Amino acid sequence: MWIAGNREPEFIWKIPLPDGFLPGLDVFPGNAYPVIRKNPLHPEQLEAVLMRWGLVPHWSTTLEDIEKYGSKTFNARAETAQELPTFRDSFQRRRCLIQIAAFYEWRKIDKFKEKHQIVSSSGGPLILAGLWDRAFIEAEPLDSFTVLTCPANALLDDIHQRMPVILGQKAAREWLDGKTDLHDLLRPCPSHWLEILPANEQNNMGLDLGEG
DNA sequence: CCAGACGTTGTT
DNA sequence: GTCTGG
DNA sequence: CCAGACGTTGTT
DNA sequence: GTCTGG
Repeated sequence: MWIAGNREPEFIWKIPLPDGFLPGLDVFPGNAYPVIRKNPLHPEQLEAVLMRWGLVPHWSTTLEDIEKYGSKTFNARAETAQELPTFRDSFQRRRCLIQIAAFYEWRKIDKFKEKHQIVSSSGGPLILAGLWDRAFIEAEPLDSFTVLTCPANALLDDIHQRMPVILGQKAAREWLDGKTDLHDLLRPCPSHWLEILPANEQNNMGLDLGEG
């Protein structure tokens, strides 16, 4: 999976886009991308902060650690994230949201990759459930995030066995607040929320995302 | 005790 | 940081 | 898309 | 250059 970056003028709940974020670009693991979280010092405030995609666990201390851990943690399985050492603290205390324009999945047919772009059938953005963490790499703080995945819904199952956890606005707020049963939120979204478009070399690089 | 792992997706 | 395996 | 590997022996 | 992994 990779991501077509948000292209709305602001995030849900009128959260402003962070400085330095260029809307509409495709995003790959290792890239910086804004995530929506509670401000760690002022939890009543929501903010959008650029973070590295690929969660670098809090015990990491070196650049080598970033490679070692952060290159393998761009997704976290919703079924296991609460228990795994790499994600469990974040599941408990550092949940976040990732607002995107679309995501891409592909299926291999022989040696061809058939690429698909998945968008919201409403025409708006998609909100993904994520986790973030902070490591101190040579004493410098590094915030990074991962996208939770769940089994594919009926629409996407043809293409791919897994999909990101996609939340409605109410569920998105509940994910941040953590006052409800979080596992109830981490389900495949209804198929009718989504629409599958073909993607190819011409339109899989953000060029069809409303620039013209 | 110490050293090493700590993850996901897709498997033409 | 915490757990597992040797 | 971009970054990194691209290998073997020997066994911390 | 080409393949893999994120």
